[in-house]
Amino acid sequence: MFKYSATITTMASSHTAPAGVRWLNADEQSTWRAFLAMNKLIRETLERQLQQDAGMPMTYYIILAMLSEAPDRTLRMTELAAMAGTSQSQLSHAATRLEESGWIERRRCQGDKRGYQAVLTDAGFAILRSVSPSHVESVRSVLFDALTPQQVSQLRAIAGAVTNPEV
Amino acid sequence: MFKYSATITTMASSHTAPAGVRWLNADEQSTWRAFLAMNKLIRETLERQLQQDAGMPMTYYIILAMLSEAPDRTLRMTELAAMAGTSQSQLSHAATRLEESGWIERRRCQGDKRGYQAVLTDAGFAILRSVSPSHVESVRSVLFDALTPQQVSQLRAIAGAVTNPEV
DNA sequence: TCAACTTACATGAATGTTCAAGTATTCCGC
DNA sequence: GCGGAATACTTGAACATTCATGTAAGTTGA
Repeated sequence: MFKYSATITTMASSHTAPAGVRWLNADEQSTWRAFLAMNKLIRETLERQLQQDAGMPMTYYIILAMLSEAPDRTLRMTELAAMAGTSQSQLSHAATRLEESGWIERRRCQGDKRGYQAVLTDAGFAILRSVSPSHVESVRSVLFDALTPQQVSQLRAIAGAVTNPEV
Repeated sequence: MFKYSATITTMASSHTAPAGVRWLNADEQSTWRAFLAMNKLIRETLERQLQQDAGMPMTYYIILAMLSEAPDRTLRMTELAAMAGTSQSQLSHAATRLEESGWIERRRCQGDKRGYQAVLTDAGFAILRSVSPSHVESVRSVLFDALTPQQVSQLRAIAGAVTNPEV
């Protein structure tokens, strides 16, 4: 079982702990530990499944998926990076790999010769199509199957609050 | 804003979608997207903070933290790996680095000459002590500050359900 | 219209993680 | 007490990510 030490977020022994820090209380502490364990489990599950079934990391899968939805399965690199939530550099490296695998192509932009358009190839779409069922199944079994409908909406609210804090 | 394509988990266009797959419905879909975005935000925030303040990734920080709690700040590699939630291989590589940095030492086990004990050095404890306040502050600001007390306990329950499914 | 700035990407080095072997020990059954 | 399996770790190659930097093309203002 994954355990995330008190030292990190509570620094329990008072004589060794820096003062004036808002350490986590017991509830927050156990929540934090559980949260980390959950993330670790989910990430590893999906990452492994995709690696097995498609030989690519989740990041690359998301990149392909984004392209698959775009008009003409085409996006400019910068837009693609924004949608997939990657840095430009990361996307650039990924695109090199994905191009080697024959799943995307890069074409120079017409109007703007600095830019490139990434296009999902048929092979790229095919791999996506073949892998997505097991991917969804993994997402289901590792996350949704464990939750009640209530918890699903709670989780959505929580995630929304974190990514879009009120203050 | 991070968007996680419908293609991956719903394969919306029915004429291109493999049949017989339990795709995610709209609620699950948006929950999943929000969940990924939340994780990404939290992980990147903490990873960056630790890298800045201590020059180490979160994994290494957790390893040190585990050691800091152990009796004599000492653990066998296998135990340490289990506690930190890393593979043996990962821990071995990490230990090499951490030893280079002077934050841990490795000693042969007495009874069992196959094994090694990892010991947190004073320097290791010092770095932990100096970094933990800002780490906790990051955890607070990126997660707990955004949540109500109710949501905190909901999150704990959700994480518990995922890591310890009933079925 | 030309120099300075910015934008769009690419590239390379450094680092972390995973996977597959490899090397000592120790354990176990006969 | 000996041969085979299991255990405890290490190591190296392959690959992904990040950070800093480089290059080419657009944009802007005097």
